[in-house]
Amino acid sequence: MTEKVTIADVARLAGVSRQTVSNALNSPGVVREETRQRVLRAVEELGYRVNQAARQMRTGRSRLIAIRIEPDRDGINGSVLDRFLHGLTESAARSGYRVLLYTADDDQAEVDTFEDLLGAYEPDAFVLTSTHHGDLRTAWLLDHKVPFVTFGRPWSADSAAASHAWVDVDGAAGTAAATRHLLDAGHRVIGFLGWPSGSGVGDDRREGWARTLAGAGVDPAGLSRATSDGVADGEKAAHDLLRSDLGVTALVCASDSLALGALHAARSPGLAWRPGGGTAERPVAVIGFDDTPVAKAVGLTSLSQPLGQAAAHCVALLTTLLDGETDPGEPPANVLLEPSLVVRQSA
Amino acid sequence: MTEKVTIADVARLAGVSRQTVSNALNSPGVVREETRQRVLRAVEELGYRVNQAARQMRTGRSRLIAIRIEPDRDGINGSVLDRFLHGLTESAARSGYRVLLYTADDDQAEVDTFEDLLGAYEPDAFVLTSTHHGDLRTAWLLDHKVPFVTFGRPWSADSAAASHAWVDVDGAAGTAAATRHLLDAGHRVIGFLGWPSGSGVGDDRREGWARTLAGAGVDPAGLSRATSDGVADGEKAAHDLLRSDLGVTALVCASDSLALGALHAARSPGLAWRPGGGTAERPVAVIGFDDTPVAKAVGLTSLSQPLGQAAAHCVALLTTLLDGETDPGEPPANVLLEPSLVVRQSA
DNA sequence: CAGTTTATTTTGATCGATCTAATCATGCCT
DNA sequence: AGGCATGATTAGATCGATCAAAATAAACTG
Repeated sequence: MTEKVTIADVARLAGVSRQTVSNALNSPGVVREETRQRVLRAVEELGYRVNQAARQMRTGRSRLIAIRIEPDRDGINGSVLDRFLHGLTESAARSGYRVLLYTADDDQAEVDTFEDLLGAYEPDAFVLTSTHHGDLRTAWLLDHKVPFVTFGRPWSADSAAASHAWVDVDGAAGTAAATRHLLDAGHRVIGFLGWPSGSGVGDDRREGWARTLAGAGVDPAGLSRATSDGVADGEKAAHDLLRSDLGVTALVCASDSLALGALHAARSPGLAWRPGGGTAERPVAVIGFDDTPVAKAVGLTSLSQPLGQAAAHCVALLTTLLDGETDPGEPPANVLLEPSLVVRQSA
Repeated sequence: MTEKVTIADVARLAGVSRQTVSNALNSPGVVREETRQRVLRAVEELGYRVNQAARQMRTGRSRLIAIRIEPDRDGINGSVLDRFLHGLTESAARSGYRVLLYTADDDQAEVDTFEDLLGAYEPDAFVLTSTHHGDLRTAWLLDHKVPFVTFGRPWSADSAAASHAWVDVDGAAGTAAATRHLLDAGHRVIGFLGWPSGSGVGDDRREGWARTLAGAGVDPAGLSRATSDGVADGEKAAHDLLRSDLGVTALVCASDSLALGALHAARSPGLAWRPGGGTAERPVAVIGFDDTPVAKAVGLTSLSQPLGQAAAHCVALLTTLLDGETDPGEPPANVLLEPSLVVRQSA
């Protein structure tokens, strides 16, 4: 262990009182320039670093941001959170915060963990992911006036909707871009593979596709299939859609898992199509969502979320919440980012 | 925010002194049973939770474990750390610890971060991943007597080799199992795709394959290719190996990235083989390493690391280091776990 | 130049827990 | 009954920082 250096040691070396050292570091304006320099030199020489625990006791601020790390359920989409976490850790560090992890199996367990953590480590704020309808967590945090940001919009019609800060990626804009890309490539009958309606994220992604397709004069009705997330599910749904005689030549999918299933289906015999009734077979085009490692590995065109940016915005919102003078009347800020299409072989 | 409940509040309600409350919670043996009950009831009623910052000031223990979250370089293998992290967070919580994240671009930056963190948040221990030859980090931590465990063996010949606790997965045992699996399936000429020698992990994995193949009477010489990690690299190396007239019918790979490349190569025309000179073509068998989501998605047989277990062992080693009475003469403990083969379509 | 204002620095208390050492009971033995 | 070890509880100091307020120095005003 490094021998402890306290503010008193610095004060002694600089020939000033503890408080002056504290001021030199935290309220530079109040200390005479020459003294400040002397203190900083002493800090440098001794390698002094302010002890968080002691500071926290007095100020009530831990400079910790807590976030839940989820077990990557599906596996394929797991790395999304991972990349977000990395960005969050980096952005937080830049603002003088550190990231504390916790796990929880469901909303209720997470709320219990809130209580635990707030009692013990007193994180200054939480970042929530995977927001959903009727989220217990946001309600609890609002209720207890704990600062937080969600990565994901509040998907509820109720009053809580606009009552907290959030950052999200515009799924509809993403699928709209994907659909436009396919239209530009000459496709007309473009299908959609998604999840049963009710999930905010899924509905949003379907909406972007439907809107764009309709805008191009193609009726999206009947061209969409809903299933649970998974490669096998995607394959089945894709088969079903491609076998119908609707003439689907391309698929936009709500996730890379579904897209991967769709790719498998598209490769199975008899499901390719002949442009203009010609002889050359062209495989069905597929576009996924999230640009996971799997997409990169198999050459799947996919929509990439700007996770680093999203994380940076989360930290920015939090710091204004925490450090800034927040007018309690002011509506909470939010940020909506656009995903970008990464074009590969599949479309 | 929840209104703060301090030990003094509990003491007042229970009609005892602060110290007795502290004793009831931390040294139950020293308090009369009836008093202990009364205190616990008061704790329950008020929802008291010990404040870490205050405790840390007195005891010098933060109950924090720090670990670096890496930018998932390759993408495919990134999720390994993610799953490990989840396990670590869960195991740590069970032992009353929390996980603190940090990032660093290289060894030197990480050492700087050690200093930062130790001065500010005073984590009780570090968990290091991606250990390598001549690791600056372990040397520094040993030098400063900071408790730590590495996930990954110390890959050095020097004296530091046996001087710290570690947990690792036995790569050689994994590739040996994979090779045995292929031998059992009738393969004889089994190739290996790995990285240039010098990386401990890579050499270890190659060794398991070579040993097992030799044990079955097949000379491994010439059957191995080394390249950097990546799908394209793997494909090229696999092509090279399969085109040679050595009669390779199966490949063991050091990573899923390489294996995925090998799969692509194996599917290209003219590279299949005819068992017993028969007419039916059989694709070249491929086995990867790490059982990443990609492997699952494409049906790649792969070696799965018991990451949850590894994390649990890391925490166990740390707690004995931290809480237990460690005899300084005692050599540090270590754990070597076996990966398991997840059989899918590719082999 | 006395009287105030303003700038700079210092003293003492405090955050909430635990450590050390002292105090108060109790039981046991001779 | 006095002496003493053991058990249970408590008072006071302390960890390292910041806050609030007091003290001192420097600058300004009429």
